[in-house]
Amino acid sequence: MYRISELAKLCKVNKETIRYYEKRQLLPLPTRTEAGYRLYSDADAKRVQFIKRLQQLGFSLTEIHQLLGIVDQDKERCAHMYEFVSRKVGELQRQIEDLQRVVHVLQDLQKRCPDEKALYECPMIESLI
Amino acid sequence: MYRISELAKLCKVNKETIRYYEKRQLLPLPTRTEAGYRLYSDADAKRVQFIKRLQQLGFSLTEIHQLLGIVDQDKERCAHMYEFVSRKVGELQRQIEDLQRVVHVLQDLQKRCPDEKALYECPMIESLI
DNA sequence: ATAAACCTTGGACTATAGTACATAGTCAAG
DNA sequence: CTTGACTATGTACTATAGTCCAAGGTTTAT
Repeated sequence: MYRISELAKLCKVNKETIRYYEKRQLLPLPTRTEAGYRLYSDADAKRVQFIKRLQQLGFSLTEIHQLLGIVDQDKERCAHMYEFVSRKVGELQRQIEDLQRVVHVLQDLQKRCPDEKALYECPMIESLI
Repeated sequence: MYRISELAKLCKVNKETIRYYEKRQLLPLPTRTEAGYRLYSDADAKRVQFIKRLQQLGFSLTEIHQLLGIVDQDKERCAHMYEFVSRKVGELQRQIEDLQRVVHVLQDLQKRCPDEKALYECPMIESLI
């Protein structure tokens, strides 16, 4: 079992972040020592890492809470899962297409960079709006 | 020429947002009437739309300011453009790959949704961390 | 000429996701 | 038995990107 600072170090987050996740119900209420110190397990460490990874991937904490319904085998959250996942997949596919277009525009821009004049003539606005 | 509310309506943003963009130097200082009312042109409208589009695509206002250096033919901002664009292209390519992986994981999840047991067994954590 | 609808500024407030701080209690080492 | 390192709680503060409001000036229509 870990105390809050150990867990924080293990997961490379701030210990306040751990408490914040607890308040946001992303982490279950931890067991406590007699003095009231929080105690965490490897499962908690894995969970925090999962949360951080999902965040990197662009999920909000609210969305992560929804997805954790699966890990927690929570009927309530799982009931709306299909709907949630379908919506998110659609969003992501649109986002991927957008980002691919941006990459092309930026690569064009990058080629023009050595020459100031070419750069000023970059049709960036037209190609993005 | 448009007054602030007209520009806001045209661009589907709040008029406070226009003033906020001015403060952030995303919009040039507008000409004013004798009474001090801001006056905008079609070029300003296009610029606001460009900003909103870049935002949708995941650029921060700071990044948008950098990119607008091209539109403004600003030597200062253009001098660091190649570096900026290269970094951003790299980031976006990594992000696209990540998002593609997330789509696959979510599509697997989506297939499992009709069956509660299958859902609970979804190896989401393992496939994302 | 006066009300409605507009504009100005500055400052306060919102959400998200933390981060910091003050105050107080706990615990191990010297 | 006290100092240092830890923990607890609650509140305030940070950044980003706005959004709203109050107090006052301007323009437009009746």
